This record gives sequence, C-alpha cells and structure tokens, in this order.
Amino acid sequence: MGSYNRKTPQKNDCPMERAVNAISGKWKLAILCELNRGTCRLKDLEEYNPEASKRALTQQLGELVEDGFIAKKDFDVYPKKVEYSLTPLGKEMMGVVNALGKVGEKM
Amino acid sequence: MGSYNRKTPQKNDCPMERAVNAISGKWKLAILCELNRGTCRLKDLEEYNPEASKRALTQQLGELVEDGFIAKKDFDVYPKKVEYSLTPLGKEMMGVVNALGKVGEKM
DNA sequence: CAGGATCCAGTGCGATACTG
DNA sequence: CAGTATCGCACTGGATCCTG
Repeated sequence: MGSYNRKTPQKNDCPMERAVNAISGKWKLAILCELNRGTCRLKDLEEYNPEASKRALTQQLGELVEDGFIAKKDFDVYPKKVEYSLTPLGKEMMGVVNALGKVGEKM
Repeated sequence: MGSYNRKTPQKNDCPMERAVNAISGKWKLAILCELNRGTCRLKDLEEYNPEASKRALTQQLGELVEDGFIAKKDFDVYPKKVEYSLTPLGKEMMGVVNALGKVGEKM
C-alpha cells in the first residue's frame, strides 16, 4: 500500500487502493452517478456540471473507461456523437459507492 | 457534487464525496488497515510504512481523527505516548473499504 | 459535437530539522 | 516519542484555443 497516482507507472497492487484511486477524481462520482441514471453524452455531462472544465470531464471520463467502469459507444458520424454508459463493473462500483454514502452521512 | 478539498472551506454536502475524500489521502488506507488489526502508535505506523514521511502520516492521522474514524488516546507522559484505534464509525468504514477491495480485484 | 494541446495556479506530500 | 515548520517539486484540474 501507499502511493497511488497513475502518472508514475506503478503496480499499485492493493485492490482497495486501486478502487479508491479509480474514483478519486474531482468529477468522477458526479459522472458515475449521472451515468447510473442512464446513458449520456459528453455535452450532457457538461450541462449537468457547469462548474467542471471540459478538460477535466473528458480526462476523467477517459480514466473511468480505461478502468472498465464505463463503456464508450462511438457512432461514426459527423458532427460527432458518442454515448457513455455504465458497465456491469461500473454498476457494481456504484453499489459500493452508495454504501460509502451511508457512512458519509454519519460524518 | 464536484470539488472536494478541505482547505477551501466548502460544505461538500454530498455524503458520497465526503466519504471518498475522507479516505483519499496517500496513506489513509494503510493507516486504517493497520488500526483495523489493532491499536497502535505513531512510531508503529512509521515502521510499517517506511516510505511515508512523518509529516504525511501525522497529517493524515489527524484528518482521520477529525473525521471520526480514529480515536486518539494521549497518555500524558514523557517521553510522549499516544495510542490510536478505530472508532465504531471507522470499523464501519473498513467494512465498506473491504467491499471496495472486492471491486478493485476485478479491475 | 468530441476531445486534444498549452499554459498556469493551487495543493499534496517528501525531506529535513527542531521542540517539549 | 509525538508533533510542528520550512522548502521544494510533481501532479491535478481550470481556462482557453484549435481541429475533424
């Protein structure tokens, strides 16, 4: 355990840390919760999170995809259209995140 | 949701984010896991985490105490002796953290 | 519309030294 | 032994601009 960022390549072989790091970005919970309600597109996420920069949203979205929580469906059209949705693993994660919320309520 | 640090005073009224932020320090999981095994002192944590700076350990311990996950018992003696242990809320959090670990194993 | 590239500020944490 | 103070760097994420 100890140390957790993805820039310095590192195994991070503790599953608990992997999981916590995976959801530790500033907008990741917001994104996951939104997708938990249903498929949506980047522009939707931008609308729901007006405070977030596009840069942060796309980057964190990308990490969540990499980590297997989110599926990306790219319709090859112009203007671009891309849809994001939770994978089964993502839904499982949301279950645990809700449990975390219960603890958070007692803080 | 969105934004999470404790320096910029901010309600952070989303319980899920409160919880995630509370365990998002570099050594917090390590500390919690260690205490989950039993009461221990700062120097023990230093021994178990040789890579961690004392600064980080004491700071994150302090936050975990503030957040109600850890109890601090200060024997008023010299040389100093202080013991840390999980509170009931801390144990509850460890339950959820273990669930997070299950998800982490599938990543 | 999706999403890179750049530039810049804020902050997390390591190293080290010091005190009661 | 517990805890604080200082310095310094690396990383996160905001603002803005650009392209297919």
